[in-house]
Amino acid sequence: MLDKNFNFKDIEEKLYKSWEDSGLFSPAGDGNPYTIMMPPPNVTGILHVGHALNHTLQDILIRYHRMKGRKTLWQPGTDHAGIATQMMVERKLEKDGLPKRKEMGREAFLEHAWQWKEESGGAIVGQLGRLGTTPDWSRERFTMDEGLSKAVLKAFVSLYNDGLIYKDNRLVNWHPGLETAISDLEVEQKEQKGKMWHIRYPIEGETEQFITVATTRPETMLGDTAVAVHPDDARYKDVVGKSVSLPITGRLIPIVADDYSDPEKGSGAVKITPAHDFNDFEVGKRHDLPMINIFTRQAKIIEHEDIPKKYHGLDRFVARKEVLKELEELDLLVEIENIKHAVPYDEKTKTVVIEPFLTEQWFVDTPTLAKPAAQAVRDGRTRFIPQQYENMYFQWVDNQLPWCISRQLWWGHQIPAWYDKDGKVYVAETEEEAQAQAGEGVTLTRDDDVLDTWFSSALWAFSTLGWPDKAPELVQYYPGDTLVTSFDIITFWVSRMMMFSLYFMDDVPFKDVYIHALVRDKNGQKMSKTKGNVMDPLDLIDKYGADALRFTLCALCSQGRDIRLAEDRLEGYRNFVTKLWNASKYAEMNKCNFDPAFNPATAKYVPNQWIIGETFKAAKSFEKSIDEYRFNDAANGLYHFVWGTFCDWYLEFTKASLSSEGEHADEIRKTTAWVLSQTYILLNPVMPFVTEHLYAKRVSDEEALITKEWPVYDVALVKNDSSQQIEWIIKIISEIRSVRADMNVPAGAKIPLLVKDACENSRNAFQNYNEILKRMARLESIDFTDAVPKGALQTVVEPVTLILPIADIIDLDAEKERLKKQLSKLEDDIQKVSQQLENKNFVERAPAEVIAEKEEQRETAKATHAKVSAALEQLEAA
RNA sequence: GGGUGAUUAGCUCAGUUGGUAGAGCAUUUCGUUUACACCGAAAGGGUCGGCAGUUCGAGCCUGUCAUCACCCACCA
Repeated sequence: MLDKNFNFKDIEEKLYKSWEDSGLFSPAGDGNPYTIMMPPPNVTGILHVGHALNHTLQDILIRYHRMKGRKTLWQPGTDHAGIATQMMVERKLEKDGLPKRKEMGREAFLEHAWQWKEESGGAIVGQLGRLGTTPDWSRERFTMDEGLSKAVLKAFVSLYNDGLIYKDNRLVNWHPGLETAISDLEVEQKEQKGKMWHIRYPIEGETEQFITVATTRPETMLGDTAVAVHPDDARYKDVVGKSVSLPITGRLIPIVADDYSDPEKGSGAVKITPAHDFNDFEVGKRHDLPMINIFTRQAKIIEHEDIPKKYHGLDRFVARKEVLKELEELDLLVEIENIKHAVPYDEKTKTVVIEPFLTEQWFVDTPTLAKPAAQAVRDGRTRFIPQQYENMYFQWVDNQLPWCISRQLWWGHQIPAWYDKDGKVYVAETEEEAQAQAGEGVTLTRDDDVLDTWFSSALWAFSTLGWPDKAPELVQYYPGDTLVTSFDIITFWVSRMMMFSLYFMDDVPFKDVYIHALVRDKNGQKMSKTKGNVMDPLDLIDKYGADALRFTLCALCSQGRDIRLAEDRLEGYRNFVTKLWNASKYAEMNKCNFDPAFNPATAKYVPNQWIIGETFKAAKSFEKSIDEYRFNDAANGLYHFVWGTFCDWYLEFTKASLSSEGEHADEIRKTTAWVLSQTYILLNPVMPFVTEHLYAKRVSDEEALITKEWPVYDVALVKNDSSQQIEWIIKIISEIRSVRADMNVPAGAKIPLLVKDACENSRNAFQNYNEILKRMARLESIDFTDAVPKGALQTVVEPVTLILPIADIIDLDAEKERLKKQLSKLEDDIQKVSQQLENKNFVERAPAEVIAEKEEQRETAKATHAKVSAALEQLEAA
């Protein structure tokens, strides 16, 4: 016996373990491979709703294709998350009262980091299992494991040898807190209030002549090496070539003419600090200006001979105040303007202001690599779903700047480059090879830096399959089929995987990129810890079950729109799980047991034929929806089939036959069990736990649904005559119910029904479904008639008129009103359609079937109108 | 500044070649007919953001405006 409710808490864990122990998640069979590369969550990560959505969708695709006979590989793993992990380990050291990172040194720190990774890293992997997902955990990888590290070395060396990785001294985005370079993408501009200070610089050799510049970062003036004006700016024609005396430092710097300066902005003159501003850097290069770096790695003022001693060692923001104070004393600060402007912050903590900083770093020549990556999408070899995200992709890959890949961190892949004492670089996969390049006896020192985490992530699509070895998995599973991810990672990851995959594998990494929504809270706010609106998927699973969470996410996942997740949605879909459970319980109580010998094509009873046909339609529509990545349609279609069609209509239709053991009882039992068995299969990709459990209890426990074959139906299961018949009966029942409720007929009252104008078909239908109609419409009797008794309630369902002779219990005036309302609605309809049909243009240009349809509409409406007005007349005469 | 998306019932959202607007939740009324009150039956509720255009016909196509969200770039 099934329990009162589905106890998901007891069942989920047990089931999951049994699946995993049976090795069902690994690729099996000899079908056409289907591959999904799991976006590797950070080892530092904890499960959030975004992961839940991402993994639910991947699991639905994987389970569906696995059942369809594909040899599925869902390749899982985690990412070492350079910055995040290093920060986390540093925090832990502090908490444990251990020496700081720099005090203990690189080797000791890395030991701690690995220990942390082994002990508490990857907790997220265990959490993911709670969702019931089926990646091949036996193939789980880590971006810093041995194989992937080998791939990274190989990739770096090849790119270097091909001239696509190089070292360069240029401005990078510098994180003064972590003391490392970061990439452009890791910088987030934040709009905030600030000040624009206008400063005048005295022109050398002139008395009381100044040139005014403006800046939001006055401390950088200590590193100014020029003032630029526009070459065509008449105001400054005479001063170009002269110098200004840079206040505070007393250095002489030239006034240069450069297009960069915009005469419309400010005074038209702009200070040039090549070492601390990206635009100024370019100006500096054009005019061969010196580049004076004024900051240490912590963004404190450096000890420099041109900078007065009192500034040495000051933090950048303290220095700003001091510089302003001094300028004011010198009477050079002429204006302070309040403005709003964008300030660069690090995208992780959003608290540290990023500083453009002149250093030597490693770069990948992404402008070159991006070209084939863009072309592959233009050629349709990889497509984005929804397609609009291709624009975002193009915008990024078509405007590539070199990618700074070196990080001054310790946790990560150390760059395989060695230097001799003269600084000459040797790049090789091993120290031995580097030594061989350098020659015997040369002392080599390895580059301290590590690679950007995304460098190894960019190799994920093939490094996890054994590259650079010629692994059989590479041949079999590359390229992957679908990448499921969210839009915010297109630039970080998707585009870089495209670039590296095309370069190393000469083929795209995946055919489809499905971009899903962001999950927001019920008010449309991004979930964040500081806002306190985070929904923990584990809590939701505890409360509603994994199936309910999965179904909810799937049902809300329409293309190109964010998801607002509210708990009442989860409640609703938890109820759906219960509904399916109760329907199964009903089947069990009524001995509707699954019969493997039952062939649905042989069903004789029309309601059975109908529900079997509906099952076919539901399955087809689910398949189509999943194939088109329309997850919401897939979920909602099955929801309506199970609840709205099967439970609300079919089970109610057949109840009477079952309890009276009518002539169709046996076939009904088999059909009921068959339809349920099919819903378990169809719903399994979305709701694996409850369906697996019910399948085992009610159908067969010999085979897990995970590896059950997806049903293939014969289209002959759809019998249009049966569908029409049942749909008409449903209409009759609905109409009677509606009229009864409208006229306040007590719900419990059983009333007689008279049917007028019944043709042979409808007469037969009323006879065949007599019991069903009586039960579902609460009727006492059904008879045919030509005469309408006085004061009866009438309603039309073409071609018949339904008569409820209950004058004594209804309000006749209310009934008259109801009929009048109906008539005026019909008149509106007739008029609207007639107008169209009388329009010459319409008749001439509209397709024939549209016209025929309109004509039929009009005829039907007219016929109904005649009958309803006859009913009204009778009522008024009475 | 460049770009993308959104605007449909009280709320959250569907609406796939243009053919008289749908769901879930919420609301109201009725209902314990032994699967299910995490239920059943029924009802109310929308000039599909504004304006203009194309078309026999527009929620859907075109233009424009408004509001909101996001992406990229820049800011002396």
